[in-house]
Amino acid sequence: MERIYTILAADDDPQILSILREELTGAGYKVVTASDGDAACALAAREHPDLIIMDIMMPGINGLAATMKIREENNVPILILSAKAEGSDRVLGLESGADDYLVKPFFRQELLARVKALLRRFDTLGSIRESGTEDLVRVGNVVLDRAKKQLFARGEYIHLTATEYGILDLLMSNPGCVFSAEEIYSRVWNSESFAVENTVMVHIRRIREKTELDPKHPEHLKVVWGIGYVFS
Amino acid sequence: MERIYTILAADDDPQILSILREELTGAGYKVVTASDGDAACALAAREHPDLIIMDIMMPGINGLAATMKIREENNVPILILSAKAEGSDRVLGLESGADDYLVKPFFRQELLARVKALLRRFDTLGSIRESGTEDLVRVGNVVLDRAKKQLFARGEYIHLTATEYGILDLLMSNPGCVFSAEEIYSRVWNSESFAVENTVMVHIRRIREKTELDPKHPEHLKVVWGIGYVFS
DNA sequence: CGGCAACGTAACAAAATTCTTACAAAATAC
DNA sequence: GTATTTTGTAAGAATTTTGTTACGTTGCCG
Repeated sequence: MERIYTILAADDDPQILSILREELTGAGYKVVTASDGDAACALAAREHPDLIIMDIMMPGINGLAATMKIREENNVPILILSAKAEGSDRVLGLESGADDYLVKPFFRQELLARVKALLRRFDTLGSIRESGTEDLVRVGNVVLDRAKKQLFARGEYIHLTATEYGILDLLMSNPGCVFSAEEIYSRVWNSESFAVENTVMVHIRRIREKTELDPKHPEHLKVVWGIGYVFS
Repeated sequence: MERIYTILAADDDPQILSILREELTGAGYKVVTASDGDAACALAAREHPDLIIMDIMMPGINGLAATMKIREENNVPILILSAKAEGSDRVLGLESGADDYLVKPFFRQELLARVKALLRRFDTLGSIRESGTEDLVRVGNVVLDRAKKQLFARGEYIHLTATEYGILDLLMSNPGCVFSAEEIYSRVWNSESFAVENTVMVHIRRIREKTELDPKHPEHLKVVWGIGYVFS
């Protein structure tokens, strides 16, 4: 028989907390709960849970700060809950170091599936984080979701096309590394080609337009004169 | 010897209530009854029944609201009773979080079979709610009945063909996951094939026509450009 | 300060992908 | 065996994405 995992759920809304408790205990996990960030930190230190589910909007030390604090001293996987603001796809908190996220209101099956996936990954890996394995690639306040092929910058969802995603995946997977236009082309398009630098350039521009606050003076996706592009 | 299960039956019709009591006690269960939603909630909190059978059309707090309220604080399985309106196959309440349903008038055998199945699955010992095992797959206001291969959207019964059911089962069992047309084809048809994207597409469209309020701007069954389709 | 080369921008055309519709083939029911 | 339902195919429309061209801007070097 497998061992029983302990999950720490932190949310200031007792209703959400009870839903979480119900679903997770129903699925066979042991659940401990906290209703604010401080309590979550204290419980995390004491109970050594196998997984933490945390709302990012909580009174006192909010979930974002709590996530970062826990992360400093513990390698436990953290799943973030965030409310979907009216109309906009605003998702905060991915930059705090979470391993996965769920937008409220969420569905039972999705919650359980993510919990299961996180536990499996961190269990088999012996809680060692391997780069390249993770779903979320984080560089600064830009987060790439490999599973859904989605991007978040400054907490907001940003739509990417397939090519744009490919380029960003390459650059963000190797932050600080410079790639020439030719190299980007050959690795994203999987084919050699002549005189296509401009094609890559246009895509770089489009990515900057979407991810950078001021595309003219990019903060992350920079050019290295005569060499190529870096993401940092 | 197995322990004796307690079942809470709630219905405003005393005749139905007496039938339920008779059948269930006859089958060896302990039965407590309530004749409205409030009483059902109170009894559920006090008696901690192993199963709740609830009519969704009741005076006062109706069964739908009662179901949701009970669900918030208790993981007990809930079986919903609903009257089949004249002519239409309107079945409300599946979206409230029920685990199974029965349309009145029902047969004794069907009632007992469902009660037995639910109790077995939810028995605190081995039965843990595992996704993939359940009869009802619920994503938003869309509910798929795996046992009967039927679909309900916004409380209404919707007829699905076999292929449509197969595709929806795949997508709804993995909400939030993107499946390419090829993958959908290979997993639903169980065979590889070339140039059949269009076939999948046509089925997707037909499903959307049936499940979505506005098929042109789908709410659940969305496309991810260049990648595939998701249900969320 | 020019000149030159590398990079950035905008608009537009081309291509790829998805959607829609209609109809024929196949399966199923009567 | 016929009628009905379901499934698959094809063609074109609509949409999104991608590539190209032309021109503007920036930084480097004398």
